[in-house]
Amino acid sequence: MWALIDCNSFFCSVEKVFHPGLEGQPVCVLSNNDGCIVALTPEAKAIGLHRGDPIFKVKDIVDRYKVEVFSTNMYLYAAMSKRVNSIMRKAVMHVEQNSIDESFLDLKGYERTYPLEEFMRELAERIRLYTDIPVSVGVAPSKTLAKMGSKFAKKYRGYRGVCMIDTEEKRRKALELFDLSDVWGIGSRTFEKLHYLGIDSPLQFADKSESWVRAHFHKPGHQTWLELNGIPCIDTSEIIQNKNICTSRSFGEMVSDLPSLKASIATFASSCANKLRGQNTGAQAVTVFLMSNRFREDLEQYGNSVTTTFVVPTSDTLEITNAALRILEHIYKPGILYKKSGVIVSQIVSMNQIQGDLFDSIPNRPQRQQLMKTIDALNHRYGLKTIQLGVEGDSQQPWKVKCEHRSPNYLTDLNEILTVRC
DNA sequence: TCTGGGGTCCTAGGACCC
DNA sequence: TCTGGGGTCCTAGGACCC
Repeated sequence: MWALIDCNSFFCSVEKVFHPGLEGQPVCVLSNNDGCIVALTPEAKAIGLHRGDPIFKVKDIVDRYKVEVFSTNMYLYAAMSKRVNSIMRKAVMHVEQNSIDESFLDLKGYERTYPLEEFMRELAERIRLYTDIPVSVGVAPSKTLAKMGSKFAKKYRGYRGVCMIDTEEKRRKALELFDLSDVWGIGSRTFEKLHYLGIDSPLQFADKSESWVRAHFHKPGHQTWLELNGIPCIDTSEIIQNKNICTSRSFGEMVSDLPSLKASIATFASSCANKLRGQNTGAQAVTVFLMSNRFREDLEQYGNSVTTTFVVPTSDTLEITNAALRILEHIYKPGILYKKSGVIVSQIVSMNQIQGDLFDSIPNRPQRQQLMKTIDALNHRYGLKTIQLGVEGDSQQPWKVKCEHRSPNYLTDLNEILTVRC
């Protein structure tokens, strides 16, 4: 059996931990640039807000109901996610983190020691006690069914946080009641296709014959069908390291001048290099892209991206940034108002297995690696961006993201730790 | 005025090889 | 009349996830 532990309205729940007065209040967390709603509490849903709403379009609701609005603070959420996961790892040997707010737990063998439902209920209570984050748990023979269970557990209080789908009767009942478009693996396109084929519930889909499924769908559809029938086939365990790392942002203000764009690209490129070094890997390719504002039909539209490769895989900030800036100069078109740019590093390999090259353009690699280590150590000790490239510019750049309601980094920065007055 | 960021997997088809 | 057979690698784009 698999368990799926999902943190309820995770970003909002984290904010509520540090603002306890918000219990029972409508709360929203916004995307970068304070653009769209990305997380919201049930209270906020109840007054008509939705995930994905641009905040300026729902301003009247926010004002009328005094909705508490936060800018996104990924450092804070990642730190809390780590804490929640460490509690799970102490309880169960095999935990696969699926995203920042949910993890799969392999419960194979545990049923001999504990009744699984009680076991998971105790774990959920422990997570709540230690972190104050509420979770919903689904337990089932496949991951897709476990996810379904966690949604039932979230929706109906009667489950007391844990919904277990462990008999054929429960499975059929769950499939009958569950919303087809909410099934893991069924997105909007597959939902439309299924509807066209006369399928409107997960149960109808699961009851189709395998040959029918094979005839109408490829591998992903077939996998979902197996999972819904309680046959586990989705393996997420072998994803050890990312294949690509992307750093990109929409700008706070549109920019058209090359120096500002250079500052943005240099910032994103050095962030990618940092992430590479953090996992002891190097990239063999870097991509830079630029985009104008797709929502402004009155303006000239332009977008472009170019990839270049390195002879030797690298995580060197200077090398990656230089390559990225050369691409930028190549694809930059004057007179365009740009809204977004980004850097992607790909073809990532472990730094322990680097193949050297006779014609390497950087002759002093060991020294350069030492330089990066020193910079990383200084930035770790004295704070992010203590040492950075001059071309990255200062914090007053026009393209920097807007975040007017950001919570302090309570969990990761001693200068911003929570103050309690007694 | 204003509209997110970061990923994965799969498949078809092109280009190429002998 | 008649136009092989068996591969690999790469990339773009679709679909999906949170």
